[in-house]
Amino acid sequence: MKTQEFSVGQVAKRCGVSVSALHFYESKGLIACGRNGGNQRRFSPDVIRRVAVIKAAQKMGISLAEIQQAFSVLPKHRAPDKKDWQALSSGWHQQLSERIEYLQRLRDSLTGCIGCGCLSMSKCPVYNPDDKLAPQGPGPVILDKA
Amino acid sequence: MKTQEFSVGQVAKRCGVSVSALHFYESKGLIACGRNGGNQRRFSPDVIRRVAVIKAAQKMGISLAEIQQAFSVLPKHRAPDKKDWQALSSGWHQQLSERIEYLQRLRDSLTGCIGCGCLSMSKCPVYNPDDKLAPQGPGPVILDKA
DNA sequence: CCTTTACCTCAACTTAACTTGAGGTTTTAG
DNA sequence: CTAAAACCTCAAGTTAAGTTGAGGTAAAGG
Repeated sequence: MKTQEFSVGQVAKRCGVSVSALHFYESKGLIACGRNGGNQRRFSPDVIRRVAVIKAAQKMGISLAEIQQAFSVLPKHRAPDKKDWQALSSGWHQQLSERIEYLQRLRDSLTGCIGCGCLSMSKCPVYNPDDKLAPQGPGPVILDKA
Repeated sequence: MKTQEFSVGQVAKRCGVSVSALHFYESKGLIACGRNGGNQRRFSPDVIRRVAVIKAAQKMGISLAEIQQAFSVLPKHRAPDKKDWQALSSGWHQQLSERIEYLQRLRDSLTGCIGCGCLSMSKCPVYNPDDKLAPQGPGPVILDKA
């Protein structure tokens, strides 16, 4: 194997994801790779970072579809550099801040609202958070569940 | 229809959920109701609050299974009162606070980490948040770059 | 050389939280 | 009284993000 090429198993191990997940990401166009003579996947090192970013984004509650969207602005024919990744992450930073603020509002109204009588009233932020940051009901707030 | 009984359609409208969702919640044991002479569901008013709590909890990222768990401590044969709901919500308040803190840590490391070279390092909180609040399975055994 | 891993593809299964549809009944409004 | 609207049950479909398994090939090690 050439010096800087990884098999799917190696990438899986280094990234802490399963081989099948990598297959899946590839099928979704989130990662790419070449093949060796025996038709086995060979990944360049920057796939490691890509997978890391995928995982980080997922922890923020970002879906694979959105991640794919975001990745689409990365350079297609050279390895992304710091600037590329930073541009990407700054958008998510914003999103994440909004989500945090939304959850804070929710939390701050929680005890009062569930405990009080206002829950069925249209003014209550717990009951009725028609939140611009959370159009159609807040995006799925994905808790990292065991 | 008796003074304080609601049809499924009325509950749906008041709570902003679909009729099918209410059927679904009933099937999961999250809400209960009686039937009228024609076998149609009749809900007592406190189901409104229950549904409101379900929706609020979902916005916090709590699953229906967990909500059901939490509901199981509510009094079975009287309408829950403020104390009951408050006890319930205080546990969630705690959970939500932890979730918020986790996301804050994630956010605060985000720009630096995705943009910098540390992403594949085992110290990076974005890449490797072995966070008890984010129990993503057993530690991914991340090897630092060879 | 031979055997054990690792890898390949493709299809089907999984869970959560619902939605949609079919086929039939009950209520309500005019 | 009748027609529309609301309701009923039960089965099957939907989406996300993978996992699992079958049947077969490639690579690695002793």
